[in-house]
Amino acid sequence: MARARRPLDDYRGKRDFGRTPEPAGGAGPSSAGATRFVVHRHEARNLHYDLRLEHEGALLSFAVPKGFSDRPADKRLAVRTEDHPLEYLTFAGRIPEGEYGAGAMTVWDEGTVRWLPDDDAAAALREGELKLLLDGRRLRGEWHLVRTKPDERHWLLFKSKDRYVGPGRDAARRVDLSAAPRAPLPKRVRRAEPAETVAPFTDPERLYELDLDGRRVLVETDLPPDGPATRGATAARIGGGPRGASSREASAARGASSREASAARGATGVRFRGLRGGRAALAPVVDALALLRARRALLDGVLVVQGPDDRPDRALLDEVLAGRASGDLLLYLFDVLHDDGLDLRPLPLRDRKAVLRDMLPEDPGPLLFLDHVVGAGEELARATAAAGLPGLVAKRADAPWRGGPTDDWSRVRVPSADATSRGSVRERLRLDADARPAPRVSNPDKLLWPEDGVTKQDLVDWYAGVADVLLPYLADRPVHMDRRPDGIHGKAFYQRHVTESLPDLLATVEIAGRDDPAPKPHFVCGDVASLLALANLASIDLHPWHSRVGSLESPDWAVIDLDPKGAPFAHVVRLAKDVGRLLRGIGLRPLLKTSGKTGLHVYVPLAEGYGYETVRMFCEAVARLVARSRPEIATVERSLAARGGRVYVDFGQNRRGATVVPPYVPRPVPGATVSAPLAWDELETDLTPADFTIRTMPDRLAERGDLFAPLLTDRQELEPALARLEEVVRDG
DNA sequence: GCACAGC
DNA sequence: GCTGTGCGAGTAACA
DNA sequence: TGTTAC
Ligand SMILES: [Mn+2]
Ligand SMILES: [Mn+2]
Repeated sequence: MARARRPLDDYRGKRDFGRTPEPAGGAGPSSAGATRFVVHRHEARNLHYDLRLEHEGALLSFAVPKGFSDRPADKRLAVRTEDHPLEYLTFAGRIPEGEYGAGAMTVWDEGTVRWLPDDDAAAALREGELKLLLDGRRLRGEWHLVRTKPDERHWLLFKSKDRYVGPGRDAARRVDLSAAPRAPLPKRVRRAEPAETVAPFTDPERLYELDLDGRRVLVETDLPPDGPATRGATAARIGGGPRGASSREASAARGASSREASAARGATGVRFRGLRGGRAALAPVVDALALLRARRALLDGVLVVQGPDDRPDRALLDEVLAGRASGDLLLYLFDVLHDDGLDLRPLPLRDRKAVLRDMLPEDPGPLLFLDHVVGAGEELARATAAAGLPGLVAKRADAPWRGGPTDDWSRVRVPSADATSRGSVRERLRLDADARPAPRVSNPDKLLWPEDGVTKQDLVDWYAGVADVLLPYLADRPVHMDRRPDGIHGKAFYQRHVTESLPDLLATVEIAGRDDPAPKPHFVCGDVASLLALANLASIDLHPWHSRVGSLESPDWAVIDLDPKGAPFAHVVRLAKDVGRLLRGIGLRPLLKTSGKTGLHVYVPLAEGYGYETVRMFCEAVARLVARSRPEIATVERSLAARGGRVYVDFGQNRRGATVVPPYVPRPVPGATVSAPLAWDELETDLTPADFTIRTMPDRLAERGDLFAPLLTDRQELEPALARLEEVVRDG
């Protein structure tokens, strides 16, 4: 997009400023000081991130659909979009439906940018290669944008190799640092201490850490922007070796200001506040710290040496630091107070620890993240005692950092164990904090039942909860979907065939139609994962066949559907009683459930081998018999007009490829009602199908169990019933 | 939900 | 990018 | 053959 003569014409042309809260842009604030950038998180039809760079009085904008990756190997598409006015630097708000870019726009990152190498943006744009040095709350270090040949608007965005490279592929997972004030790294802080020592206790608001026996240290770093050229630079230098040539070149390539800063840094850029000496022993720790994913950091931790029994040994530590003994130092880190110009002390501890975890290099060497257990204090205390470790520190997860003795921390004494129990320090530090393999739900907050506040996530949760009881009724059956991507009031579409774009974890079976002999793939839902995948497709209910793969021509049950379509439910109840009485009268044991909407379904589980035609004829006889005996409230007429307010006794679904919803599926009607199996003695006129909903069914299921279970076990012969049915027909 | 064409 | 659009079933009874 | 209902 070549810049127009009036650069914001494009921007203004797309927007109606009477409707959108976005700034029209006028006399933009003149650029003073550092060049700014902003990244908006834009929940438009498709979530994406908009990178906007201040340039010649406007914001040069790129949309990045897949967000930012810390790995240089991940190239992300960035599409050049129209320039935005400078006022957009601080814009956040909701663009109304119908406007350009409708959806929530939030500031995801902001900070300053320098265009490398010479801060010459115009030249870089001409060449189609931008190198940006970002100093934001989330995006740091050098990023690279390269224009693609095939499409001038398309660029590739990727991380340049520097200390900020990391394993993260997903921008969305980064910790939100918007609450951290910008401030210089504090010169002096009092170290935080537990105010009291207490017995083990359990508190879900606490993070429990091991209280390690070592030397508490506060680590301050002032590192160069690039990582060191090689690992082990400090160890080599202390050993008398020269500085690597490549490292010198990298240093020379940096700007003058960087060289000046480097003069002010200590030799290594790492200071251990309040720790004298031990330089040689600390060299591997310093080398590891040189790889931190931050230049300026203030970290809290404890230096430890493992004794012969693997437990921290304070006496040995002192000897090692004094150079009188050899041993490998470990630095356990448990807090971060400052991160590249951001004062993290106001943030909750759990966020600070997340930042710290993210800050450690991929190859941390002797640096360890002191992990925690959430809530389970007494349990961890027992494990700690068993490992022969001295105790725990319980810290309030929500507390900001406070120096000196603080009530936010409590030291927890654990009873000392006998010396025979042992355990390695590393082994005992198991992380449990956030391991949850949850399948991704797209649009989890989409209201599927808007009146009931039931979301797509709720639907998926419902299916996860009933999977055990529902899956047997789906096993091996082709299943159709009635998809409602826009909720129960939105446009629906029915889907029988697997198309290219659907999740490939779904099992399929090729089935030919009656006239169309070309087999088409149908869904088969055999496990929780595929059940949840169907729910994620906004398939509110499911529509399995009555027959299974391998015997597709042979239904496993007969079904009669009582459909009121406006008729009183009391009539449905009376007819269901009739159907039940008739079926029992000819020796069958029928099952009953609500349809989940306004009707009732009566099932008879069948022995193997009956064809659809036989079953349909049987149901037709039953339906006609019942309808004839109550002509004022029942009909077998298919035509809506001919029904005249009577209940439709539908036997026509006993057909290959036809479906009736199984028990335990929710229906796309207000109330989020569920198809609910009933005991026959529940069939009274005060029965209210609307009582069985996504919210009430779990309790009912727990109390009554699966009332439909006989469907799969109580399989019945039709011949005797057919014989007796003929008698009934003859005798009236 | 997604792919496509068009801007 | 962003928007708009189209696409996603099959059968059988009956007029 | 198109329409209607599931
Ligand atoms: Mn956008
Ligand atoms: Mn029905």
